[in-house]
Amino acid sequence: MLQMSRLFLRTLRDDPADAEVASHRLLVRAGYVRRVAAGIYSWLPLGYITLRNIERVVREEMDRAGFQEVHFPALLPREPYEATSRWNDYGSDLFRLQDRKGGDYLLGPTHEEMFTLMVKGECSSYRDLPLTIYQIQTKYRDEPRPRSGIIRGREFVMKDSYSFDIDDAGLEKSYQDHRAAYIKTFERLGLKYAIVSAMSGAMGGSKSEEFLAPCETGEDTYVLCPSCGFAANVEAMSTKVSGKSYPDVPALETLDTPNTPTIDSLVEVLNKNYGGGFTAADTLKNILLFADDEPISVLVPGDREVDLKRLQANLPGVSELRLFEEEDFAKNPKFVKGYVGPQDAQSLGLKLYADPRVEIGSSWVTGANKSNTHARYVQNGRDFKVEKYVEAAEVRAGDGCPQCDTPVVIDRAIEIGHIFQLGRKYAKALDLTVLDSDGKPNVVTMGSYGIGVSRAVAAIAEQSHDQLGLRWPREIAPADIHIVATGKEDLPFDTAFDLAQKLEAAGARVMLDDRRDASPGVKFKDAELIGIPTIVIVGKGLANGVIEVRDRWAGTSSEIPLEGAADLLTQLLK
RNA sequence: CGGGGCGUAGCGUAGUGGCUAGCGCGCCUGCUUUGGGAGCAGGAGACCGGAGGUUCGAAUCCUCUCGCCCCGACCA
Repeated sequence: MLQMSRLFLRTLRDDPADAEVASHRLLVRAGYVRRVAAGIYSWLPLGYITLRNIERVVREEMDRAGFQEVHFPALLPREPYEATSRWNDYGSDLFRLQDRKGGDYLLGPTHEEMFTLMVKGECSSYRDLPLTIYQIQTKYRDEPRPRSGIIRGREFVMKDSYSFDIDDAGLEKSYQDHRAAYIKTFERLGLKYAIVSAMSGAMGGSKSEEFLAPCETGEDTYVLCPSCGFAANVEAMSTKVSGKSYPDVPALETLDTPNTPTIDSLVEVLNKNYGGGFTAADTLKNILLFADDEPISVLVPGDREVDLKRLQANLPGVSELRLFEEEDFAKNPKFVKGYVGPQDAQSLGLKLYADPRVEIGSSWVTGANKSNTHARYVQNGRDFKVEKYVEAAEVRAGDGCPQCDTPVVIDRAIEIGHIFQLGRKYAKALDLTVLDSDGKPNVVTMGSYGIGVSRAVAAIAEQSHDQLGLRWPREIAPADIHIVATGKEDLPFDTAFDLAQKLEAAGARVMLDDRRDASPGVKFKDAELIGIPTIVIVGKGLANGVIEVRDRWAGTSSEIPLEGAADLLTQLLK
């Protein structure tokens, strides 16, 4: 029984000044967490109970699926990460430290290497596979910008699993098993979620899906097709190419377009001097960037912005993408800022990429690589040659679904899980092989599966709070029932305590507000802020032999007889 | 790393060169109060993020520095 007269808890009346998003504000106000440093939080009793509840659900579903729990150190030596070159590739996100002898160590940001090495040490035959093992671990990443409280921290709790299979079919099955276990897990956690196609990103690998919890403060953007159910992270969204054809485009013509360095100014001058009817979509935007120091040009229709995240995700092997800045143009006068066109890409030494949309629409107005000059009737394939089509333009609500062309909707979400087929990258790097039935060594193929456990606390808080405070799904809440005793006599307190004991005997988890010095208003406010789903008030109703039961979710209130209340309330929990 | 904002008591804040740094919440003591963040009285609690400087005098001006929040870059 959690007795508030003794509970290590202080709730705050005001929002903390450094918290913006709801989960951060409320978790701090309700006394679940406290900030220690940027992106680093301590868990107080209520918060820690909640965190462990989520861990418990995750653990139960992993175990039920037949996966086995292990536990690695968070403090790890450099060597394994050297072998996969992640000691360097992970860059400054990696917390590195030295021991007294000067040896290099790191705080684990993720544990592929350790899992792979452990299996290597224990398994040598195909008969040992398939195998899936997991851990719930504190992970460390020195985020360039921790944000949104618990949502993106530098220290966080993550469940990570790895599957080991002999072949692709086995991997696919392990992957599907995990996917099914995740669905059960997130259902139990009471999270609304979407499963979307994703890019596998820095981890490497192929097939990849994300579990996203939709909410306004999410950092991920995804598209959803209301018709066929297609869902994808915007980075993984492919463009449905459609558009009219341009059979007879006149020869390229150069136009005087004074003072038109931007699309808007260009369209205005075109419509004034060269007949009406031009829109931004008729123009071709040339964005110059450095892809790992190599200058490239990316073409998108003039009415679209370039989405650097999408572009980067779709340029595998490019680790840094940087827009041209003033000084880059100054250093390279052959590139005329505001008037770049794709016609001379080759002679300018530019690698030419284009959004798929550029493939069809093909009578463009674009820069003529000369100040105050543009060209029209510029045709793809005739006047310029694209090296590679790559998803580059921003995705918009209403864009065609790649599967069925229905206009898609766009939403924001928090990534709470990610599953992907890693393949043999780590097994190869660390030489994880098992003997197959022919007695020949076979490189093992792996899958990798993560759930942000501490992040899930915040995601649930984001999705299920109201004006008054938090509002937990019962399985996650720090207690099933929050009993508030009011009044100044002993009777309500004794009665409430008695009820709490009966409920506990029946298996319920109870929080009892038995504070004598707090006024009823304070207790009600605290109960609402803390967010336990059922609030029971033992007070003035006692005169009539009743207590009040409030449903934090429905916002409803009803009176029930004290007599038999424990049984009735226990029924509620079923 | 670029842009913006902010560091004053546990929390939220006022204070743009002048006296003892003010207020609300919270905390302590006493009395009253107990169904919506109670009232009265008394009290404790701040090296004004740090260092250096300007000045007769600095929370306040200048320089540097550390930290925090937001947007972007980046990232699960």
